[in-house]
Amino acid sequence: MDFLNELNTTQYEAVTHIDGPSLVIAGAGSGKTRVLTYKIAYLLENGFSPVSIMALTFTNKAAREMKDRIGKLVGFNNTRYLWMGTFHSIFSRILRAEAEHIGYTKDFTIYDTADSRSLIKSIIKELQLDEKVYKPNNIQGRISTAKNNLITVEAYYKNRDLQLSDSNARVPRTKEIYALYANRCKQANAMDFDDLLLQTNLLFQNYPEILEKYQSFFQYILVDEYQDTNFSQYLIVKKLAERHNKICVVGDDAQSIYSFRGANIDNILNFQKNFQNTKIFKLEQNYRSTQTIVNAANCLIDKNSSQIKKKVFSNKDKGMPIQLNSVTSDIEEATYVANKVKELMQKETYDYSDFAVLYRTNSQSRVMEESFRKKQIPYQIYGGVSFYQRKEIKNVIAYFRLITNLNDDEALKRIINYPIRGIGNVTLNKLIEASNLHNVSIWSILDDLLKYNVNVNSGTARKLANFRDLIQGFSLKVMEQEAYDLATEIIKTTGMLSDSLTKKSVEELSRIDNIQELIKAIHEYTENKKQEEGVEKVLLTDFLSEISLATDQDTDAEDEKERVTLMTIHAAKGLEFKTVFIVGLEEQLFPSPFAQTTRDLEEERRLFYVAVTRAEQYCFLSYSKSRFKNGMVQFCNPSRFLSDIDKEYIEEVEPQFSNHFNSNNRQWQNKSNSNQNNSFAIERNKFRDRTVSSYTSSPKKSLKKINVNEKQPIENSEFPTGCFVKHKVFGLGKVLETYLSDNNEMIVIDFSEKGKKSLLMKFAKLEKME
DNA sequence: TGTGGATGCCTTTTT
DNA sequence: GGCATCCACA
Repeated sequence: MDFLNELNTTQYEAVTHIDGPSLVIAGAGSGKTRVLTYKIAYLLENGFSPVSIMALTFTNKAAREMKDRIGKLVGFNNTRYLWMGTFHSIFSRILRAEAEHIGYTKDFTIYDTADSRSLIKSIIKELQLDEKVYKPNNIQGRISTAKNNLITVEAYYKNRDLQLSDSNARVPRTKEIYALYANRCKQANAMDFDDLLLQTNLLFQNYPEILEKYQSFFQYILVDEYQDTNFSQYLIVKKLAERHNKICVVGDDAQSIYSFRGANIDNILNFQKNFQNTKIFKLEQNYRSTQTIVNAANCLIDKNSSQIKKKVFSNKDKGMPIQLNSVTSDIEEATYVANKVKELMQKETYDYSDFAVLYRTNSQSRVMEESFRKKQIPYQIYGGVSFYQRKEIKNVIAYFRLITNLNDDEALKRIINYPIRGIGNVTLNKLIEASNLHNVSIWSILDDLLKYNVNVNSGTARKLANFRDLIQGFSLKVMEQEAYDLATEIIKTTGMLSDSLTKKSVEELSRIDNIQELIKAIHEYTENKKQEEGVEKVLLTDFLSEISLATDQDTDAEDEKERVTLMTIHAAKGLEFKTVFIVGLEEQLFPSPFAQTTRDLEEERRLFYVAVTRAEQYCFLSYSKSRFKNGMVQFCNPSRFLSDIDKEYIEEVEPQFSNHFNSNNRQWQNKSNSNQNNSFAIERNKFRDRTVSSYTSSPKKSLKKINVNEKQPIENSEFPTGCFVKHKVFGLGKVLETYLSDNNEMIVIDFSEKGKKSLLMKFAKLEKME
């Protein structure tokens, strides 16, 4: 076990303590993942069989990376059968195996946040409540919080505090919505994300013999990022570990920043109380940052009252002081960041990928983007809509879901009129009403309109029957046919691709690409599974259960190109960069105006702590005196957090800009941007709703790739470059380019009034001006 | 049944 | 400022 030599004393002790419960407090940059992976390797070498080890993470990516690292230590044959994955994926596996006990079938659907919101919305409508009072998002949050605290519908009805809180919030009928919601999910054979944990708890609660089975099965349990667990997760872990009492949790209370999703910092603060004979290990040596950065972060976090005290230290150089810049506007802030990047690129042997700009809210990325573009600095923005959240992808997947589980109402609602087949809202509402009335799924109604007395005209009845037959046809094949073949057939038969083809924009073209990427993903998944698990046939249901818990967090990071990273602080957790800019350190922004209570404010402070500790060598802070927010210029004060850091670590920098930006100036500035930089407008739109957008649009392996490179110029075009044309809507314009893309003739025109547009030639209806 | 203009709202988002 | 949502209309 040579690998143990690579650990420092505390790390070593934490790794080799495998008897009772242990809590590893891992300060930022202290080698947390190393401890976890080495510990699992150590367990394997000490006779624990892979199947008896359960290791829980929060992201698929974390699980995969860890598995990979362990494989490198002890061989990949050993890691294959580890129970390593996210809470949700591991327990959905168990729930599928035990589905019959809780009134589900093993093919249950997983509703994502959008599905469950849509269901809640229709229930609010059904109960004839005002959506402005019963805001779906808010109700969804209340239900989710209840579930995460293991409050079932019955418990909710009995809980006075909750009902009082609902009354105070003027939503007293939340419990009814919850009740209906739970019924409908069950009826649809569907679970939302919270259910995966809640149902696991109920399963263990109601079936002691099943709990015992898993208790004896899992001999060692490990949990990563323990500070982010919620009550439901804590209870599952607690129950499972009861028998062997061998559990190791790793986390950092100072980096607990997900309470808005139910994470409860008390889990880590009280671990010692909750698990008898816990041994605590504190990893306090930071291997990432300079002393200045570590010390500054320390005095920041010291201002929080709920925390586990620790003394994080660094043996690196003292390093540069943290620079604090005050600027007059957000535009100036963005300019300063871009200039600084340029400057450091010259001074140091840095790559663009050594820089990160971190902000509190996604909307702050805009000005940064513009300034980076102007200065020709390659950048990459993380955030936005992920691949599997995109409309066209969700629609295709809805077909898969529906044919696997005909009772999946949310999937049915999504595709009953996609592609358009003349079944509109009126008809759909009739179906929904009938399904509510008879307490059966929408599919059941659709399947027997007469029985349920649904009143539609004969034309509509015909359309509905066609849809039913289409779906039924697929559904008969779903357990027989290969995933790839069936998926291809579905896309072809339904005409989803050709639907997109008739529209014109570049965005539509990217939809086609995305669907093709999905098909490719199914293919790859199939091949992998066949190779690795030796199965003969891979079904759509297999693919479905794989991706319903997938986010494309996974596919992002592979792309560590030469670019500056722009992301929210939340997204930056776990990452590190040589130089970090933390921008927008202003009241009403950071801390967020939504943070009211002390508890909230402490979490915002931890968020700042996370941001600062991402930096290895340089950390730049900035705040602006004015900022464009919610459509207007607002004046701001420096963040209270700035005074939490001792002056000795901070160097305040005089403003470097002599010209003052006022709101008039800004308007001029914006206008000139939009004209001069119009060449980027199209590029930008294309990438707008992608998870990663970038200036250098080089191809990516990931699913999110949009085909921009296969352009062939057209010779002898009817509208040669440089000629002037007239468009019905956009007016007069000058042709910049004509090219072939996927056999579509495209034309790029600069319309002086409406900017630059890419159009499909066959729809553009252009008039040539002489 | 599909659309366009008015309206109202904004955080963070591992599953 | 910009996006989703909704109602009024074609």
